[in-house]
Amino acid sequence: MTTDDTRLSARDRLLASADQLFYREGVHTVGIDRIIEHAGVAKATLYNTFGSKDELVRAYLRSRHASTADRITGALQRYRTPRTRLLGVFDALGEIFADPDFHGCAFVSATSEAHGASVEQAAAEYRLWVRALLTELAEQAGARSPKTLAYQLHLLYDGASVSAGMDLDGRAADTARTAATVLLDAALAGPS
Amino acid sequence: MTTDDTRLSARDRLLASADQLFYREGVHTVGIDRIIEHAGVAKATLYNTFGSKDELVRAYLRSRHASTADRITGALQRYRTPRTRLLGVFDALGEIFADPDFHGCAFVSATSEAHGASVEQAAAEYRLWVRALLTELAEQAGARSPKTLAYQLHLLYDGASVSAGMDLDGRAADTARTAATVLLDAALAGPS
DNA sequence: CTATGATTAGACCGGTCGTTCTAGGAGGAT
DNA sequence: ATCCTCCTAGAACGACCGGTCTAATCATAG
Repeated sequence: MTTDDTRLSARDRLLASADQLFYREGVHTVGIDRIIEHAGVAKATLYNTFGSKDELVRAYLRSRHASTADRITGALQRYRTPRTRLLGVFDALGEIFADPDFHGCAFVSATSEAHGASVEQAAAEYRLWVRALLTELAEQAGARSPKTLAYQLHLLYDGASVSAGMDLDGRAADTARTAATVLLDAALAGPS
Repeated sequence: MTTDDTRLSARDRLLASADQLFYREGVHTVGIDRIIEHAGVAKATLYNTFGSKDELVRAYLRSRHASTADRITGALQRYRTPRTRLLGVFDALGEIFADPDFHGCAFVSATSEAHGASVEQAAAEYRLWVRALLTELAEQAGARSPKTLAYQLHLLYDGASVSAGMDLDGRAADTARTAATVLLDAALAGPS
């Protein structure tokens, strides 16, 4: 089960192990020794590469941000209209939630566990990316107030992530998509 | 700053200290020593009273559940109509978020930090309570599908909690309430 | 061949963790 | 006054933490 793939550099193996273990068990619970054992790498190499555990956590969160963004933007390319692209965000969420290893947003978890500036900054950057994506899609879909709709959809986005991680109910993304449709339609209609 | 109030029993002082420290800094970060120092109580007393840290965490989460439920149901009594009561949940959330010490849902945080059956059970009970409350209010408000609306509002409830804890934006509860109004109205109208 | 720099395994450090244990003090009931 | 119960302070335990250090190994460039 270790990440012994020698084709990958030590840095990549460490990052892959950190990604798996930190997300699965938490950045606070998983110690340095677990990671180097899983990566098949010496402890000195970790410290030569990343300098500290905190920096490894930063790198882990940056990697999560990048892979999540890729996954979502990649999924959105299947859709041709602004409306389906906006709602497609929640279809992409559904695919992410379907992963049996999914158990909540990595940034929410990391913020709960580790109270440090680096984690908070990485989480803020991720959340700004989500908000910017939703705002852009809301604009293209013709929402009267794109920022307001984006904020509302961001609530559904986070809520679905929490529910998918904590409840024994696989319908979180579907329910969020249904609600998002209602909110979008309301944001398109003229002011009451 | 310690909870030396001798009018309270040792158990209550421990619980009050656990409530403050666990929520403020996390159940994993705060150690036994910090709690007994804050409560002004001997270590043996803690173990005679609760048996283990895990049991203290359970008691802390049960206490959180009870106080949050009291706070919300108490606030709801101000409202006279089913509609305002349902939307009043988000007004109550706004009051909770306004507490400068608020930084996210205690059950989400605890689940992220400690992976144990006791924490998961306490979180599940809390989430079932929220869902039941929203379902009941949705029924009374006349929603066509109370369970569906309750699920949607639960997403907003969790999303608002995440946003209020992580974003530098005090409008989470207001935005959730606005979205909830749209979803409620859509759930009242006849099928399109 | 040799020298350099990266990587290895693993001992080691000081500190913290949850938990147990010892030893004794305070106060009420008999 | 004696007992019993609850409480106190704090030492001690074994385990684990992040981080440093030593020393040996290996690949490659000169």
